[in-house]
Amino acid sequence: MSEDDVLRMIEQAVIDHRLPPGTKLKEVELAHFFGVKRGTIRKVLTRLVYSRLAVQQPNKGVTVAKPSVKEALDLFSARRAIERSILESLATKITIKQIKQLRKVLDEEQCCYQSSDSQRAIVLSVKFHTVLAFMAGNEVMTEYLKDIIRRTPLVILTHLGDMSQNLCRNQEHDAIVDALENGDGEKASQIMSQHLSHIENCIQEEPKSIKKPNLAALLLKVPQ
Amino acid sequence: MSEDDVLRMIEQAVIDHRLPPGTKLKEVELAHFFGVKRGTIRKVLTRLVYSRLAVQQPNKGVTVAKPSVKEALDLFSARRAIERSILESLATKITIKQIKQLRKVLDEEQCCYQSSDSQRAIVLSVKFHTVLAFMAGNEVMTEYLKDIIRRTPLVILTHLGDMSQNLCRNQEHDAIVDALENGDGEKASQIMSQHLSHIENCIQEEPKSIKKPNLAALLLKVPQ
DNA sequence: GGGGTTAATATTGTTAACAATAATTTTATA
DNA sequence: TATAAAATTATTGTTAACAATATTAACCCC
Repeated sequence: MSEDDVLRMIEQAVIDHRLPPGTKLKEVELAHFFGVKRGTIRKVLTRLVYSRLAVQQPNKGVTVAKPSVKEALDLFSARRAIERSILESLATKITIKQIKQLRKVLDEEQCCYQSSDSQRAIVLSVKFHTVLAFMAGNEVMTEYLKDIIRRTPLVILTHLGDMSQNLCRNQEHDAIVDALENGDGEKASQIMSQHLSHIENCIQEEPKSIKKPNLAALLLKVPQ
Repeated sequence: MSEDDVLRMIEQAVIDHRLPPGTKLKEVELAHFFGVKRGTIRKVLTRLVYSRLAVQQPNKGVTVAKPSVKEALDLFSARRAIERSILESLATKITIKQIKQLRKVLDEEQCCYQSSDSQRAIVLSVKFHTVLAFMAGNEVMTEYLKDIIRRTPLVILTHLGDMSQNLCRNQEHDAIVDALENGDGEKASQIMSQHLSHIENCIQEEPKSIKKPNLAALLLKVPQ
């Protein structure tokens, strides 16, 4: 199992809250679990810390991050700024072919909702946003957006009860594509903004209670 | 000499083009130079790669990044999006005290220009932008802006001849503060946008010629 | 001398042992 | 029994030796 594989697995476990905020990530334990050397785990942990999914305290190891409410709000605000810019840029140059591509993603997403495959619906919902960024063509902003999206589930789950509220509303995605088709970047970004607000407004002050950390939970691929 | 010290020194050397793009950063050489273990250098290099100031090729080591023209343009575009959001947010809540703080920074900057201390003028110019971000209070965006600012000198110097063109124009900084004082975030961000354009428009297609890399150049603290 | 092969060197990557620190348990004593 | 000191264990941090790979130099043959 490669370093990247291990990173992805731990990352996903953090994102899914199978490894709740505050959980200590012990090097030898993880190394045994994944069947890799401790050095590999160390590199992975460094990367996790860099992406703010984990926090490091000198001589005390790294733990899963416990993002504050403020961080959650800052993240949404930054995301709004970036997606606005992406949409305004994209509206001036989007092609018919690209519009069709976007609609295809949305159709798939819609199918997942109807067949109650919410796991995959989330993936496709994220895909919609990243495809928009990719089409806009700004790699710096795309990286920032990916970074934000990576951090969002953790902040959401820390201050929200239920992941289901986190689902993007399909009809808003549709409306964004419509606005883009009309070359109206302003309107698209306005819809995006309220789209994000729907999630943001649900953020509550007090963090959820933390379950007992359990490394073996990593084995469970499905959140619950 | 600590890991952070080493990072800062190499970072500054990269930013100043004393270590030109493409320069190979050899681990043992650097370790000897700074009088630290190779492990320390390795960590530093990892961090440099994270921040995109350097590039890593498996089994071939890390070299100073050679940013493309596109990356330069993307960086400016992202910066515009972030600073716009910062200014719009700040305009609604900036206090008189903060206005005064900003004016103080600008006065100092002005002094440096008049006494031809361009080294320090650049520092203060950067400070103006980061103070704005800090005042706006969004830590995520502040981090992104710092990241962009860190990368900008490298992309600029790679595609521009002279650092002197990179200096922010003081009167534009003044105008931004004026707009903020009037609560006009829209205008402030508009000035900021053209402010950034002055630099951006100077970016040229062909990269500058690369001088022969010279590690001892690290010793020189003054760029030239 | 040029092209290509092999050997020598230099450089990066990995590992396991050791050191340093923190967390836990045990023990001693009031 | 409660508290604090001491000893034990667990965990992170560092290092130097080794392995793997890439780069350079030497060599040979045509």
